Amino acid sequence: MNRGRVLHAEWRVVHAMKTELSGDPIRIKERILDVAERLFAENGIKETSVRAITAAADANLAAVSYHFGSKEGLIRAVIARRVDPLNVERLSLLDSYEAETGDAALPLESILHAFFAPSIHHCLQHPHFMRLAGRMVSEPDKELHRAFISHFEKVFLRFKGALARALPNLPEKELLWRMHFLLGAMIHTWTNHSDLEWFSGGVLTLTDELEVIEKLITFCAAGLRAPLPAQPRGDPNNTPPHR
Amino acid sequence: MNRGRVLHAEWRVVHAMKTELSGDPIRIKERILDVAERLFAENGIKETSVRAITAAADANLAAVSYHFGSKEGLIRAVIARRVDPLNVERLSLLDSYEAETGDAALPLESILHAFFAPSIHHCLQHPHFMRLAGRMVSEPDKELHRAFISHFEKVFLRFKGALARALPNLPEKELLWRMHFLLGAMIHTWTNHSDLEWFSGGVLTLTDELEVIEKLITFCAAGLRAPLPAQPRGDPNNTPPHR
DNA sequence: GTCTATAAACTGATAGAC
DNA sequence: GTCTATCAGTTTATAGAC
Repeated sequence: MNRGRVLHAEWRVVHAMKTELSGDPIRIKERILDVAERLFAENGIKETSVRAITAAADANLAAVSYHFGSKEGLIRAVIARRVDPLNVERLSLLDSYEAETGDAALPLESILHAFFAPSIHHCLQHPHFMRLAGRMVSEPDKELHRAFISHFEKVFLRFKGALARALPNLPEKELLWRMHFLLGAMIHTWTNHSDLEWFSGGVLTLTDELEVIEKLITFCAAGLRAPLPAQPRGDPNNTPPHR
Repeated sequence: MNRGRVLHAEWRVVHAMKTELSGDPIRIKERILDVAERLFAENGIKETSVRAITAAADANLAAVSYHFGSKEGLIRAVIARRVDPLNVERLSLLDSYEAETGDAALPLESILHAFFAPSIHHCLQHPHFMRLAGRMVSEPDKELHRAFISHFEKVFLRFKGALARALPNLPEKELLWRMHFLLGAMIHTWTNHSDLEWFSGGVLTLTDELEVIEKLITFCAAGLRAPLPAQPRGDPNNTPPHR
């Protein structure tokens, strides 16, 4: 009748012993996450099969279903593992800069440093993940895309506020466009280490984290501070084309 | 013996008549390209099956193999169809601006206009393609990625030269970094119409092409003109971290 | 928690009739 | 140039033994 249950109880003892003995019992979940992160980044999400992941992680095919429910569950876990700590870093950097400055508006460069530095740091520490993250920004699967960018909503609003205070004369619409461009510059840096070297004939590399952060801050601070275009007579909401 | 051949000859006559009569005989190739462009952009390349394309294009499954050799052949055809005309536009715009100016160095804004305007114009005319193009920049398949960016090599070098003449005091390495960021801002605009509206709470839309071009030029021109960071004593190749 | 075996569906490509 | 039929290989997910 309930012979299966008895057998299962027996097996649990055996399994506990095996777990005790083998070197990497619980780490299998982490191993799968590591391998999935790398393969998703190198070959794409859709083009990476669960089979390839479990094989490379020295796990069984069924392990993904067991630990993450499905392939999509694994994808979400891969992202959540790194993206939240990264945003916590950003916010706490901004917090500490604001604490230093007191009531005065924060210099643009400090805000940008708090925003850029953690992700550029991650580009060297977890290059696979940042490539994947960059690709998630233009991910065609709407559910997955939404799930990804929803992690950034709070950070975006916080930094938008800080930038608005540092640039009191910049209209909101103008600020939003400039933040859009700034995000593009940053995200492109996440993904495109390879083109960087190819286009530049080997002049540029993403090896010196502090250098990249400084270049990015210089470029974007200047872009944010760009003078407003002269308003055309008549329609203050419209801007004239170039020449 | 060669009865098949005779039958084939007979069929050719029938087919020619059918082709004459039906409204869209040769256009099937174009229809497949149109549908593939849209589906690749909306759902991704790997996630779009040849079956889905031919069904939506009202063509037979075998049509892709016949006209493009393989799915990869179709992908390359989708890209080549639009990317080359776009780059021709860029170069001829730059040509015409240089002809106007004569020997004097071109204003930064004119160079950027020649570079940005055609692709932003395409964002409204062929939004599907530009989304796809933006995703090709971080395409994981190396062959496909190379095939894509190779279309831009000539354009890149031409504009790099123009920018170097307009910014004679900017070291090459600095110029290359700034071009990298500028590319990021542009490409992010290709792909992310949706996030734009989401993040901005509906304030930003990609409906006024001239507005976007102007914003992009203003931001990037200021970034390119940013003063060089003070050189640290000792190592002139290294730059100090922020604060 | 791990494994094998297998289901059920889908993929790109092609041979051969018309 | 178009079509049907089919091959051979994938894919994710799961049932059931251990």
